Amino acid sequence: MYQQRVARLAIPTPLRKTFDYLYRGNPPCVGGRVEVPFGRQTLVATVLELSDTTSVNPNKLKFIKRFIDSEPLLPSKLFSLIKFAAQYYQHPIGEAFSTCLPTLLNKGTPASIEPEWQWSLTEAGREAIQNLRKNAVKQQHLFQLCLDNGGLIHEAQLSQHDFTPSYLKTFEAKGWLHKDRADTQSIYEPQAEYQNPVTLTSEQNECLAKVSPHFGSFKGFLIDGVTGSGKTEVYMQLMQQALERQEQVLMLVPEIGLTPQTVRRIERRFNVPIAMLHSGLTDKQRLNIWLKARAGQLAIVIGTRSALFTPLAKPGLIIIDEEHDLSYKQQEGFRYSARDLALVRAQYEQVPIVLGSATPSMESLQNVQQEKLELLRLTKRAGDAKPPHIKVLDVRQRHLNHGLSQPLIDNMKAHLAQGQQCMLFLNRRGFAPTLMCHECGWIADCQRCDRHMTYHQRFKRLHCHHCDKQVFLPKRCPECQSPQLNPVGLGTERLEDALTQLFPDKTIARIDRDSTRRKDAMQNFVKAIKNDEVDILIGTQMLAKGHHFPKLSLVGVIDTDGCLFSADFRATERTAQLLTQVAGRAGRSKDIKGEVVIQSHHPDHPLLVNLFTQDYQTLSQQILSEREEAQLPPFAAMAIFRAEANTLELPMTFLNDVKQQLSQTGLIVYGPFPAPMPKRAGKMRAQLLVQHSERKMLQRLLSPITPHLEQLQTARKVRWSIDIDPQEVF
DNA sequence: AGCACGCCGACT
DNA sequence: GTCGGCGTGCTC
Repeated sequence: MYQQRVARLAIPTPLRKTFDYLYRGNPPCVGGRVEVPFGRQTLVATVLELSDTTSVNPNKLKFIKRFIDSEPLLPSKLFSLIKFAAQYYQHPIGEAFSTCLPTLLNKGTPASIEPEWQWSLTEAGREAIQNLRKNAVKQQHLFQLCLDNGGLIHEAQLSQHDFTPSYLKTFEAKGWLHKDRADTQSIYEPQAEYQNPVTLTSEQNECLAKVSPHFGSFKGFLIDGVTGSGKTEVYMQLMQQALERQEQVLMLVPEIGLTPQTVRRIERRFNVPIAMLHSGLTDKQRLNIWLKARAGQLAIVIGTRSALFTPLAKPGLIIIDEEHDLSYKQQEGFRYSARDLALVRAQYEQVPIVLGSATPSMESLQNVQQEKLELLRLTKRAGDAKPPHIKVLDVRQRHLNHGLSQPLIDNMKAHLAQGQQCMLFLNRRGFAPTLMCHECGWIADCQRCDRHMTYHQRFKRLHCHHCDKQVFLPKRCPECQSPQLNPVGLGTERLEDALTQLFPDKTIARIDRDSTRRKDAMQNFVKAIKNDEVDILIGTQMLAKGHHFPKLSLVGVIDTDGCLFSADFRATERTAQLLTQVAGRAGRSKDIKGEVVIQSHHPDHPLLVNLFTQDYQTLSQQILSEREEAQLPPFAAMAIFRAEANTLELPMTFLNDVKQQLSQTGLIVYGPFPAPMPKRAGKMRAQLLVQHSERKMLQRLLSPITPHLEQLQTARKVRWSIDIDPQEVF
């Protein structure tokens, strides 16, 4: 130990430790950023603490180059949350900070709000562009863009269309364009329709009565509300209360693109500054939202997983919608669960937190059992809508027309004849899951993964859904040169073709990741469905949640059998959630009785039987007690060490070394095993499973070990990571 | 992760 | 003779 005044820093590097630096004169601000020399590069780091002692020989210490912030970047509770998260998830602290901060702050940009600009067409401009020269293509493009955009162009749009602000100067000078600040319009949406007063159901009122007394202190709630029971209305009422207390609301949603309706409703309801953090924002917009939220200039912030780390000057309420959703867990790098950390944040901030779902996760239900969350139920559909009638259709020995049984087709005809819409759920995009040679049995496999390639007829390609590799369709079998290559199995494209044949006079919309790739495509589909321009919808799980289509009265699940037999212990929970969510799409209006038909070759499978003779609630209690009996999460804490390299041997030896390190700890260790799909994107993968009956102990026993692992010789030859509370275990 | 150093092979 | 391949080692 050396006596030396140092600043202890979090440096964005995968090393699981902090770094001490010297400074001249006044110390840097704790929680602020500094610029430091690190190896041969210069990096932006965060000051974690100041210290009078260091374990590093002072002649090895370097000086901080520059102080960036003169005050802490993060409110202290958020600062603590990130430190806690780095520890809990055993992730390098520097990387944890850099994943929690907006990109520009990691680059050292000052933490001050920069105006964003927009250019609007003037009267003179509108006249002038009538007479643009025909060969002035770039100008025509620019002004067309303005016109399409309601007469203005935002700074953020310039670069994506290859314009620069200096290019626009010419037209400013001519008086065609007028430049002014854009942020007021882009973030502060004016109130469009105020829907109050709303009549609430008695259940909704009870919910409010339970939560309201807890404003200003920590308390966790789980709203278990069936589809259509009005969870969003409860959220909005609670938001209203937080806003009346002059406090900010943070709301997390699974994927903004998939829940635009919820978000739009909230925007319309409140006449306050709202920000939505979505993937389409520029770095600058993101930073501005972050800074405004920190300054208390935003009342409501809505976003996906990473929005959890938005600083708030005066937080009042946290809402996690669809809390069971997988996307709250980051699946690479800093593998945090935004839902779990949100509970910690609410505790730190002393605010109430509301988790909501129609199909709550086992983790949250166990928290209810342990009284860490209070359960609130919404069992009745709002507006008198009846729950759909669900039946499992035995398709064994039935002729299937491209996956469709005759009873399902007849059922569709009946609903369509009444002017209703049908939805077919098939969780497999593309035309067919694979392509096979009719003569020699060759199958189109991915070279880099242990999987078949999916045949996409529309793109005339084979596509690996695991590593994204795409190849043109072979004309002949590479093994025997036969031209007879046949698609095998059923995907959404093929289903669409089959339905076009079966229902030639009906409009069909296929909604999957391929058909919604273009910007606004999803929104256009939703609009068309609501305007009754679509009769039959084909969808993957994208269509499972959130959407409310009043004229949709029949949901057909084409093929569940794949979901019923998976090795992952969470498969039952996942399938139950997915089927319940899908079923919830049917019959959300009061006049039409919804119907759900599930085709299965295993109609006696206990999951199907239980799910539809009882309901999700009963089934989830069964799953929970099975987990308890088997001592599986959430009744045990789990961690997975994953490693990958070019050969399977390297990850296996590394994980064996890890196992050795863990041997005296009392942790239960399984493996190492090759991953369930060992080869992916050309890498061979293996994993080691670690378990303990108590979360706290798992963390306590693991954290002294992990910093040593990166010193291991074998660690240097693999890419490895720790996944605490893994969601996909297999 | 970067980044540099270092020691072998195929180019002008 | 040099450009560059990626194995190895280090970062206060």
